[in-house]
Amino acid sequence: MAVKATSFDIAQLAGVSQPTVSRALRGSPTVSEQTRLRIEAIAKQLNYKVDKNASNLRLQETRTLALLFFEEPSPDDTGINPFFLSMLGSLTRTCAQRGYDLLISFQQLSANWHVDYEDSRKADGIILLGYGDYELYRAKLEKLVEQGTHFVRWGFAEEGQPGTTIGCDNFRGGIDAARHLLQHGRRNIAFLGDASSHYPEFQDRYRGSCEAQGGEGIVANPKLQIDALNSQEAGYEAAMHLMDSKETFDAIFAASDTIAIGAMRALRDRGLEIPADVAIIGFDDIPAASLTHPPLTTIQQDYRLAGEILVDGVLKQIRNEQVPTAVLPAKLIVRNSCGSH
Amino acid sequence: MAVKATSFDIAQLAGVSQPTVSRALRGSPTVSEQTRLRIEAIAKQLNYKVDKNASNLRLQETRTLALLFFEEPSPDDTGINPFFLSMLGSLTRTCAQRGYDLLISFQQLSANWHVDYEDSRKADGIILLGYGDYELYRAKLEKLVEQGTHFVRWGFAEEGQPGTTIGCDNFRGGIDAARHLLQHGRRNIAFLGDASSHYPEFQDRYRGSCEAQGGEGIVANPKLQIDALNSQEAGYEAAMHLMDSKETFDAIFAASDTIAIGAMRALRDRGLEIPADVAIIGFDDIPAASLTHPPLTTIQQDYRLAGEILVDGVLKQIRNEQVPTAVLPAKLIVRNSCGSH
DNA sequence: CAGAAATCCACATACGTATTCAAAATATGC
DNA sequence: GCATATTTTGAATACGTATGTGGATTTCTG
Repeated sequence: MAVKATSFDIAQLAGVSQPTVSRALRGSPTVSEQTRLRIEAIAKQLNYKVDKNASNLRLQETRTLALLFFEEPSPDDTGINPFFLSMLGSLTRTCAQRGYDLLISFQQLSANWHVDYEDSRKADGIILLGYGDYELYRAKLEKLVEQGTHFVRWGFAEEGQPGTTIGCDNFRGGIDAARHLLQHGRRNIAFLGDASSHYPEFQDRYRGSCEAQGGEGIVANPKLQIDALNSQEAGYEAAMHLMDSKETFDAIFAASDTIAIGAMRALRDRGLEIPADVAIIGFDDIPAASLTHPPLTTIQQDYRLAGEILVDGVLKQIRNEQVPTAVLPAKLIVRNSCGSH
Repeated sequence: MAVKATSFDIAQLAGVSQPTVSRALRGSPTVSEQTRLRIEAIAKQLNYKVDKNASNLRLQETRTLALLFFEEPSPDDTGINPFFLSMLGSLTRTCAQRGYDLLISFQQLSANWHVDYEDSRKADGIILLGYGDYELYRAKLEKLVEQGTHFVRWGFAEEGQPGTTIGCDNFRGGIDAARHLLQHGRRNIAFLGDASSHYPEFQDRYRGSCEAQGGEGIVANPKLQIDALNSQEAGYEAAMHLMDSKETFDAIFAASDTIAIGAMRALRDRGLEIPADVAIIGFDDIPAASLTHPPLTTIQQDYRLAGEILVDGVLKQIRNEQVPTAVLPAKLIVRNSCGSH
């Protein structure tokens, strides 16, 4: 392997100085067309690439963003939240379009990620993605703000939060989900998902559901709310728990598609028909939602738009522009798990 | 935001020179315990992090790997191959364990990715992931080898290929798939997937299938092989094409789960029962495979092991160790799409 | 054709770290 | 108490790039 060529090597071959090479390759107008072409030719021939480390050091920027995934609880391999995985494509593409590289990392929420990355100049900014105990988040977000780190978080967005958070309209999504069930004549809607303040997204979806039911004069039965974290197993367990409780229910609003999928399995295991006996609606519209049997009606989050807004949000912060907390619309996707459309 | 602290700042506060700070923080034994502790305390207090750019420049390494995804044909957002997405978790975790960062990027196979990343010192090595036209690959792989780039590719592994390729045993997987269908009494096995040399993985799976059939004295009907790229739509089209052809078939071996899912939809649209009328088996064992109706029997690739081997393979290359072409075992996962067990 | 303006380029330097080498400080042995 | 061995630190420097500044050459202008 030939040793890596530097701008000095090119300079020597071109009979100019190193700074001229640097300027020529960056397209500075102070270099004559003629020498520029000569330098470019040599650079190409030597397969020269600007050394990013040297360049970054000089320019004091990395043109790299860091994407931090959180998966808790499930530090093992059991799988990544499919919704975030969908977002990944959009994030990488947007980064590429903006001329940024993307560093990716899986983190435990409890770890020390908040002091790394930007401080060590691995990245100019950070995107945080993941559900998780909000109490664990808050302190670290405050620390990030205090350090002046550029970051944007995907999740529950509320005023007065440390830093910028971008999320979807969980409350309205919850309303839409419950309304859809109500329109199909369901009156006893169970909610599978943690509705504590530790999981504000889920809580918001639940609140939306209650609100919609209130609009019809229905008071949501609190016993129909069963805690569940975001996994198929949790969904399965929660549905089993629900069926064991002997409470009356004719519909399930699952806080996520993943939970819904687990719950559907539980219903089937107990011989309940979907949607005849129990209608079910999810949240996220992960790819698997269209494959379930019956296909899962759900609330879609626009992961494509989300990815763009997250990336552009961080880039704005890097340029010291204000980035307001944003709420993206959620959209009902009707399939067959609540009855024919 | 306080300006970033450097090793000089620490040196000044500690009353020592900058090199001493550097040595202390790297744990050099030539620094006395006492001064090391003092320096560490100050570093912590200033929230000091080593500047990776400066450090990398000095050390001439990045401790970063680049992961390049290829999705062709589908440069749009339609979705990332779920199997590779599964591998992503394993790759990032392994990288983290080995103390490396992971840079991720989606690429068009046709683009100029092969001259970037390592040359520009963004990464010490590259992992290539993705199906695609092998002819397009080959030239670029040769270029990479010529440049001395450290890289490992996931895909079809054969002797004499440029660079190191790690893949699963597609041929044996094909045999196992076909044998399973044969054991269920199927005698007319269609294959959905491109069997040209441009898609060697698929070709290998097809060859395995033919081999297994040959073992039973069956000559595979070439008209039952329908080209399909790796998408649900392609699977749907291919299955439609197959049914239109009026050839007799009682089983489908889909070159990937994604194709299988598309094909199942086509079969259902034409009123065919799975597995009663047509048995179907896929390849990959993507998460969605267990959700189809009926659940899809398939050949599992061990993405977890694959991720580890890929990362360790590149790291070995970086240490100038030989990395042999490796073939990972494939494993039959029996669900219900080929009949009971 | 002289002087000014414009063009093009080289010199010097900074980014922050890690290492080589030599020097200073301390400990050891007789 | 002095010479020697040992430990600990500092001065100098290199990694490769990008840019401010000023000098040289060319071109323009009257």
